[in-house]
Amino acid sequence: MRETAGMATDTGDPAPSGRPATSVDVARLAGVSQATVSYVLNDAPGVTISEATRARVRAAAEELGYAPDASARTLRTGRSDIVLMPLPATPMGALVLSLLNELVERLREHRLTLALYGDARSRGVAAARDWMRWRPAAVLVETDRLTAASVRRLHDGGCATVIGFGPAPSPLVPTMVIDDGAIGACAAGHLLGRGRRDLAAIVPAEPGLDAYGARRLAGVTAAAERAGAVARRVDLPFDEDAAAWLAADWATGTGRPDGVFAYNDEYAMLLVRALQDAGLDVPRDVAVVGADDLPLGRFLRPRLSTVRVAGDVTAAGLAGRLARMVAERDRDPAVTVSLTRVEMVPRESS
Amino acid sequence: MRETAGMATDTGDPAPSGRPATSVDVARLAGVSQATVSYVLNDAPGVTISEATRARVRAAAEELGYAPDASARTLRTGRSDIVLMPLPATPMGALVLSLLNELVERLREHRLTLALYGDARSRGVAAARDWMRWRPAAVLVETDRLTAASVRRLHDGGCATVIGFGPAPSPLVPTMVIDDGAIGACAAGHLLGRGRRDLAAIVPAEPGLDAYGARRLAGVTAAAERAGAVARRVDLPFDEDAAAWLAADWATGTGRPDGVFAYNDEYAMLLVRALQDAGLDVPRDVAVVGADDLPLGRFLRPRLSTVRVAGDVTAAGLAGRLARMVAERDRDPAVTVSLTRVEMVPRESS
DNA sequence: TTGTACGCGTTATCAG
DNA sequence: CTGATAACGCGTACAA
Repeated sequence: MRETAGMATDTGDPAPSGRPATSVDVARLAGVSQATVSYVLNDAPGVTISEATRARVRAAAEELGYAPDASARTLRTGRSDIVLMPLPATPMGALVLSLLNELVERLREHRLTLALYGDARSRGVAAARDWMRWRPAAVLVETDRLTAASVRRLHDGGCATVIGFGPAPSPLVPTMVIDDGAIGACAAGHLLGRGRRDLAAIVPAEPGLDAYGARRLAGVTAAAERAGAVARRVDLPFDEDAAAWLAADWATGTGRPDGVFAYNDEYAMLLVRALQDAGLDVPRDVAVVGADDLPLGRFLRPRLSTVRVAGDVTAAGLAGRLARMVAERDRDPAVTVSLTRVEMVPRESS
Repeated sequence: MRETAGMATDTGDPAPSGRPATSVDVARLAGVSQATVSYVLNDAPGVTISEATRARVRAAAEELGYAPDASARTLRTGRSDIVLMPLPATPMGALVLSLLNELVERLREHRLTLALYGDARSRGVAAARDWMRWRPAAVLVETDRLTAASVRRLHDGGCATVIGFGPAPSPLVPTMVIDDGAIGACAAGHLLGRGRRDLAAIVPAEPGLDAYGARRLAGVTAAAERAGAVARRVDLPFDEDAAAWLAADWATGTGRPDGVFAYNDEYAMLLVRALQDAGLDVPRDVAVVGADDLPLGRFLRPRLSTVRVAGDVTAAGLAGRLARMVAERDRDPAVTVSLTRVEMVPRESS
């Protein structure tokens, strides 16, 4: 039945006008000037217009299916309602991507449009001037792609808000901090609490991911040291052979850690499988903790312990915050939003 | 070390000018008229300009860090370089999301920008006029949100290309077909080939997903009928208790199918775990096939058989196709791009 | 209370 | 080959 919808009559306006209606068209139909149309539809402050006229204008706009041209408005006001998000250098992970779906919808409620910009490598002033071409209301970008000069340029150009995200607060702009160290520390704390003293942290051997892995490792190391335990770094590509090789090595028993933080749930699953194939018991011989709380981790044997991240950073909250910063022209670099509220989800694997 | 980058000197232009440079600024600096600037930078056909002048203009543009204002250009030309993608009603799945990362980057190579639009529910003419506010070069949207009137409106408004995606080709616009039936048929063919005669297909009980599930089921049913076998529908929410209940029922033995297509890998993992907990052996008692070829499926016991989908639809190919359609103003509704080249990946679970 | 006029930065036309 | 000049659609002082 939905199949025929394309052919069904449409409840929209009956005027199959050539090109989109302009405010002049509306004015003509309502019998007023174009300025009046603008005043009415924007609820302009400082002007008083009779209720009768307002009604006529609104009716005309409705009848013509008038929608103001975004570029004309932007050109005039010097500011669009676009939130520009230059793509991160490392492909967005499951966390960000899952947020994206709802974030876009919530931004819409604040009349903001998310534009994804595909220049994953450009940085600094050259990047900034490219971003400014759409006069975005806000730019949402990794902090390490910003320089003092580029931020100045964005602000001068009229971009109200620049928000960075990255592993640490930026001195330049408000930052959303993604604290990988805290994730590692959380996992390590759990393992140490269960009596494990000889820890290892997997660092993905994939380029791009290794930086995140290193920061998570640092969190593990710090926590271990505080507890008088040790932690070592283990580089591992996402590859069954490599995992098997590692597991075989550990199975010989001499240098085997008793607790592993596996970077994330996917690496954890790879590792657990390899360890079991090598004859080791999880968690008895080696306890394993992942991160990200993928739904799938619950179905493994043993069920996967994991670090859940970003529990309370809802898309709605993020969008609201962004909208408020845009409205208030907030650009205080001291503002920090922590994206990472970490929480241990203990299950059977540790 | 990257931490201090924000403070480092920037290799960009040395002019911290107030607001972004305009083509008039460039003209002044180069000692030519503004029109000449436009000609040079756009490589205008039909005009001949001395190489010396061209060089002066380019140098001036570079020096000022000039980047043409997107809204002014759009206002003037009536067409932006935006590819507008109104968010699908069902949150984008892993397949689409993973494509997004690279698609954006590839679109960029064709000077196209992807804008995500958060109006997951709006349809028809009202939606179309909203989309037209940015005068997009292309609109990429589910076919069932288009009507004949809305497509006309988009075309009239100057939007070169409207591309739909959905389960079946649209009579209105070029369509990217996502053929869920083929996925189900592929899985069923595999199961039947291994001698299973009593099939079941899981249909997710989640709203939104159930429609996809129903189409995959249809593929299973059709394949089963062709082979003289039977297939039944099993509705299942993504929930361990529900899965346990189902598994317990099947463990009693009377009404148990011998082959199951589990909708996708996630449902398959949920199901396999539940079946095993109920004392059934996979694949001996029940063979299970998933879909999507998640990397994680390889690590299960038994390793998960799955239907791999969209093998050859690369982001690069998609972006290129889109760019070409935009350039050629291609709007032939007969064009169909099949997003689903399905392929069985047999492993241990079937 | 409403209408007139100007300019935002671009592209494109047309005389010089 | 180049320099004025006119739109594009909208917002907003200012005049009526």
